[in-house]
Amino acid sequence: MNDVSGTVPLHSPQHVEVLAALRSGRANSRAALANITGLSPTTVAARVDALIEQGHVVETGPGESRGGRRPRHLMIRGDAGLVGCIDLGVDRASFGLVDFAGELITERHAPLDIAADPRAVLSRALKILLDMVDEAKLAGHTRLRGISVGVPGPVSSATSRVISPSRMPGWNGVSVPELMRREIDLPILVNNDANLMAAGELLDGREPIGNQVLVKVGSGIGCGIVCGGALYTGSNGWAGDISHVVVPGAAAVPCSCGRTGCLDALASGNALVREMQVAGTNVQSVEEMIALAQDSHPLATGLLRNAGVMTGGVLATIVNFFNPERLVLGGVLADSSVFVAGVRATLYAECLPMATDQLSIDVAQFAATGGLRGAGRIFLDQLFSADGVRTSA
Amino acid sequence: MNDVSGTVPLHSPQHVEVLAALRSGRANSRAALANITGLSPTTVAARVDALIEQGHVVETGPGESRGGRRPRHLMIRGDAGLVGCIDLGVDRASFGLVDFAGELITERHAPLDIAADPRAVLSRALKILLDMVDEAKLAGHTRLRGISVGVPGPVSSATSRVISPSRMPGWNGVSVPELMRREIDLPILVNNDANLMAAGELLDGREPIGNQVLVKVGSGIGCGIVCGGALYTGSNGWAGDISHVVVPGAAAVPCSCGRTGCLDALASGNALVREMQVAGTNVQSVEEMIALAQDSHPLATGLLRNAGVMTGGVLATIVNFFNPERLVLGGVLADSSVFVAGVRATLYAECLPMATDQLSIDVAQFAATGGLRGAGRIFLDQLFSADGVRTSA
DNA sequence: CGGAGTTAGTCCAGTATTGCAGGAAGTTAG
DNA sequence: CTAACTTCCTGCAATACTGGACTAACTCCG
Repeated sequence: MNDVSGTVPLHSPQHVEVLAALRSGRANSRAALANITGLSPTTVAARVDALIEQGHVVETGPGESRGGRRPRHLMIRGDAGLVGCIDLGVDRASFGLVDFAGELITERHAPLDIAADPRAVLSRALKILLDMVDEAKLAGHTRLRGISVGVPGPVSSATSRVISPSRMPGWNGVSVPELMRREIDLPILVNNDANLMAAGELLDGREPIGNQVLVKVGSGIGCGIVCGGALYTGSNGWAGDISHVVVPGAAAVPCSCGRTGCLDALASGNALVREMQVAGTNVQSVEEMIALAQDSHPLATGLLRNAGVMTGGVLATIVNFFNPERLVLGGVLADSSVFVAGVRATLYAECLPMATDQLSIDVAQFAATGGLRGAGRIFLDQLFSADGVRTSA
Repeated sequence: MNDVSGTVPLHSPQHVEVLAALRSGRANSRAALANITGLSPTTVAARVDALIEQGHVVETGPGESRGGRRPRHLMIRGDAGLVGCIDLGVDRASFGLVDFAGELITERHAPLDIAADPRAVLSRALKILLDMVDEAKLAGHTRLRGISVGVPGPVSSATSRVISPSRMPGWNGVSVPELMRREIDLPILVNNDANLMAAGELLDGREPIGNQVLVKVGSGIGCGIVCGGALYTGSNGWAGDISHVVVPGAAAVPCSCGRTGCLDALASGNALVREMQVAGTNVQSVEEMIALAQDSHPLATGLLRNAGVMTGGVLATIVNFFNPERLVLGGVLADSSVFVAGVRATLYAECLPMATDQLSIDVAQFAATGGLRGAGRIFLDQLFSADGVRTSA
């Protein structure tokens, strides 16, 4: 057939348009493509032929008739390559392989302490990922074309460097692409974990929704934004970083940022576990705590609800300001119904009815794989764009 | 020459591209147009010729040489029509005429109580506007092609109706276009006043900045958002409505929305004047109060500073969330340096350094005419777009 | 002042795109 | 089992767009 893109390849300027439409899932036949791109059927046919010729697209047999001739379904060729996805958490990491069609082929979860030396952490992560690739290859899959990494801290959109991350000691100024490329010659992308989760959870639907917010409450608190149907990362890359918003009227708990009363220091998973420990319980993780709350443990329930209320209080301002149509709660704490109820109650109490009556508040659907899916999606979005994957710096 | 667009006309699909580039001010010759549109010089030349033929564009003589042949400057024909702009405030209104080139030709300011019957208010506003048109016509200007109105309350983007406006008693559910079209047969646009001011202040620059926030603090508090270089109004039209965000730890002043401690009830011009009156002073307007503060009146100064601090506290969350590159303060209170200092101080104190060190915090440049300019701009943007001006219902 | 270098704009032949008129392959109704 | 209608896809001639060579107009420097 041929080789599908090397390191920084690009697709012919026009074909991107058709590819993007196909990838969006909103069109899967020549006719539908013509419809949503606005191009003429003739042009679409010509471009699709070229893409098939190049091996990017395949025809997958006839679809259902809608009262006339059956459409000949088209698909992105998934087996053209793999994207390695690494979602680094504070004390564990998730790994996945996404094929070129955007499907998550395999996943793996392993403990990994991010506080260790960045180089060692990335080295270890890369090894795990490459092991997965080896196994997948046995199953007939093709080459790894790039790696997309998520980290629990702010990432500069200009330099791809991690900046002032409160949960990643030793990582300030680190460039993940730079470090990883010392070990492997592939395009590498880094992003904040909440942004990846937003991409995975919110950009997935067939009919994409324009303005949405995803709040990830795990060890820390982060938030990813979708604006106008695309991931929004702000002017410098740290849009959505609400960790250090001061919570009105809360206790003056000291925060890693040097101030007191930050949302992260009060309502994050870490903060809650510490509170449980201070109170004398033997809780080691948020999961344990949520389990306790499900058994009506008074302290755990109270703390979780209160964390929901505090988070909801901050989100109220955001909902008023941003007027999204959908708010999604993700991360470990989203598994706690008490927490979710706290968020919902506070939002409905503190926002004007106007702002909430068209708003849907949901819980993330993909749980532990949302970040991986998002990592794959973002990489592929860039790969299948007019200028290909550029690993900055 | 010919007639430039009737009521709901559209320009030929392609020409919009060139027109938009010209209107943006970032290009004023064929060569520059080719540069920023990405079209070939040949195509641009052809389209410009067509536009000149149609009377939308004129050649305005040679420009400065940049080391080679001089460019032949191009301009949108301003005299092709006028847009009537009405910026309704709580107790006064501004009126302006903007020509098709986007220049504000005339302006007028008059007292007008918005609490009166909507129909009467609009009738009176229209009369003033038409008077201005008559005068302008004597000066050689052409026909009125539409009206763009700003109101101090939320406007639904779907229906163009004013919804739950706390400062506009009797206006809930009112459709300004509908009412005005009973008196005049022209396309009418309505928008929130802060959005218009944002359009006027932030979309004006030669080199447009992507993500900005304008906060208008006058009688009330509102905020307009520019995201990705375009005005952002959210999913329903009320993005930026921060009037009813609860201010942390402030007095429980009752608000028109039925709750207590809203930003609008504490830091708006109205709230401050009332505070001054409660304290026994004889202040009647924010302007008086600002004048007092400039003479170091302790209470006025203190209240203004505190209003700045409270506003800054809310904006801190927004800056963290939205990560804009620029924040602009407008409205009457932006004339008070104490207020501005309060906002600045609080932002720098409550945001992470990361979020503020690339942020510029400015004061609006157009003062009373920002809203009018924005009204004109938004109307023209729609008129010169692929689908023309649609006055929704 | 006159060539070298630059920038702006135009002419022209080749290519991409479109609109439209079919053809292909269905469904539905009688 | 036609006949009428839908929907999907493909020729073909007309049209729009492009890239590159060319002209025009100007600056700069020796």
